[in-house]
Amino acid sequence: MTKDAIANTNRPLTLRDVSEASGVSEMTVSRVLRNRGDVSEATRTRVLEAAKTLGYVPNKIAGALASQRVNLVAVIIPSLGNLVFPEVMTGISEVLDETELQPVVGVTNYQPEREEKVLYEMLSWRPSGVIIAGLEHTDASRAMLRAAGIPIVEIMDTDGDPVDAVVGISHRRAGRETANAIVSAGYRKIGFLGTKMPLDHRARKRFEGFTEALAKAGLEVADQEFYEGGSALVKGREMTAAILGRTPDLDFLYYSNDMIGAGGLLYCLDKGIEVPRQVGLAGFNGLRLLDGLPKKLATMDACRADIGREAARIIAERAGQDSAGGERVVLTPQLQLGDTLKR
Amino acid sequence: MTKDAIANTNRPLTLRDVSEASGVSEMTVSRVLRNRGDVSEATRTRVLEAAKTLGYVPNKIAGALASQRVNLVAVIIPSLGNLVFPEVMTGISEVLDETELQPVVGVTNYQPEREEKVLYEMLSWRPSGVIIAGLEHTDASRAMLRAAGIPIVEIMDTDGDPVDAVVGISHRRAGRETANAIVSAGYRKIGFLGTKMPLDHRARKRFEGFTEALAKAGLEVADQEFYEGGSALVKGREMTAAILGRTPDLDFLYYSNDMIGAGGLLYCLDKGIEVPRQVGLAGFNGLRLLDGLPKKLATMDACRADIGREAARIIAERAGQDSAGGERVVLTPQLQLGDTLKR
DNA sequence: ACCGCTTTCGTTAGCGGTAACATAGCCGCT
DNA sequence: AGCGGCTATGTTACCGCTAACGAAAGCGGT
Repeated sequence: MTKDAIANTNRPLTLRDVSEASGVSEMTVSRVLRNRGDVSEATRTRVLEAAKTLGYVPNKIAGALASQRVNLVAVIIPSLGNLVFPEVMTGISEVLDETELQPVVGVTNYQPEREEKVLYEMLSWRPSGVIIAGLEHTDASRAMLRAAGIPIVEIMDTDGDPVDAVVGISHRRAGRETANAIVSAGYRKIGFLGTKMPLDHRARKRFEGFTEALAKAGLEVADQEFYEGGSALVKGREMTAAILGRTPDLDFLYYSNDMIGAGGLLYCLDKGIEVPRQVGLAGFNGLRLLDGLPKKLATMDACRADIGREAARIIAERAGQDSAGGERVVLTPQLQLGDTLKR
Repeated sequence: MTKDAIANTNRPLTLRDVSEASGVSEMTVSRVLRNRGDVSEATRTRVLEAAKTLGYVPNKIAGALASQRVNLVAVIIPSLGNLVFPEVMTGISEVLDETELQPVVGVTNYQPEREEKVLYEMLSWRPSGVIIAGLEHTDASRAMLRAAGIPIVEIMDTDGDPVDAVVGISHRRAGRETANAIVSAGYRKIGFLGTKMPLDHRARKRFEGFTEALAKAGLEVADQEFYEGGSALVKGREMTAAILGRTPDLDFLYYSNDMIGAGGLLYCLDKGIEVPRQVGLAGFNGLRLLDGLPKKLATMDACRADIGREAARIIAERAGQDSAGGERVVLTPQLQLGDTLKR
């Protein structure tokens, strides 16, 4: 290691430093570092070596400003604690890893105002695209998305009016299909347990589809229970205890997600309630976690990784060229009966 | 809505557009938008209104380049699926929300080369600080961290040699304390179950501390079982079945994380194995998930949110001014005996 | 020797902001 | 009136990099 290389001040390195160290112009260094344009093999290696010994890290801020290109994709999701979204992220990364693009995550905590702020922050970095969960946004958010002039993919949900492209499943349909399966299995007195829904639009839509399908069968939700915050597994137990305490003759419990469903299942097993004979159970999401439980909870796969992959694919295809837009990908989740729904 | 505002081409807006729309210089607009310098109330409102109706979103790329300041903090973690890291993120966000700084997440999937690449990418955006999980990095990564000239906080683990600041717990000590508790509860034939550890350094250190403490008590690990990939809950069941099949007289099982521990617990309960009399169980992490299980698994809280908060605090305090550095925060996790370790 | 072509490099002019300094207007004070 | 000292705004010069163009060098063919 030459002492010269270390003798620098603490000032961050620039292209100029590398250019001086290797005796070529900044432009040539830039070309080498980006593998663009013709550079002779000799200078290429010389430059690369200089960059390496100096420990040069390019400044993408300057690069992005000059080239008007940013290889970032903003991904805006409600939460990381949900397990669902990390899986979506996995799908996104899987596809983007094959490209120049990189995902950057923003978390909204299910708050529209936070979503607006996060979106604003992210757009101010001029990403190449936006993947954002849900179809419900503030007016300001929608305006920003529309004005951004980049591909936008709204994910998870297809029941509504997208700004641009959309990838997801119909949660109304998911609710309906679950209800139909429950009814045709012979259950009649059905309870619903879920999050307080003012801001969880997808849970709300599933509930709407669910009640709608029940209504068609001449039934309605016999009792319901809502929660917010806390460990979902515990809440599932507590709510199940509460609803069965209040309405003991329920013969089915539909949970708005697998985690509380798992809590409910564990509760029932604890109490010696026969599942699915005495009480049937179903959740939503298709979490792999469920595979480890004593009985397999009926659920519906939300196609999380697929959604991520499709969304990323759309962004990647549109990045750069301004093609049509408005893609619409509707995935159809399959109900998995598991061991908690009579056949 | 004036038609003028819409008549623009699709070209993204710049300060100049706002400045023309409001009849002041770009500089004044910049001042208004950043709340910096004196601007009369009259022009301020005029500018803000113009910016709003145009739908102007500042270009942070240009801003950052000009001001040499970037309000981003790179957070580099192995995985989002682990539940542990989202909680760390929560702690980080909690603190950074009070500041100008914003976390940006990079995921390494426990691969050193990926860590190196992710780090390089993130540093090329010239963040104000780096929070990175673990103390083990490639030489190149360490060099980059050292050369970056920004505060670096290595988190989760304190058993090793940090580049700069460090916040975490001693996993060796965690392993030792768990072992001591197990031994003094009277268990003698102890099995270990965990991830394949070549890259999970913290699990390895816990294991080392564990065996070390057992050795002091004249014991050694009687059998062990390792896994990788897949749903941890299922793996926990499978491994437990395997290890108990092979070595039926084990009286304690130490799991390297709560998720496989939970799987093991469910397996034992299924099989009618008396916990903690016949077999004792312990995990690691203090996941809230455990609260919902039939019995509470013995575990040790990894202080995840606290680690995030402390790390963010250090970055926030050092951002800008170049103070000393080298902070060292060692948190001490408490063993929680739960219902799966005799008292 | 001259031409045209290719390969390899350098020069110039920004990208969209902001720091730092300059300037204009206004106030009160002597 | 003239001056210093505000406050509110404008000017200039970059930040570090890249697009676009330009130019030098090498080469074969006539």
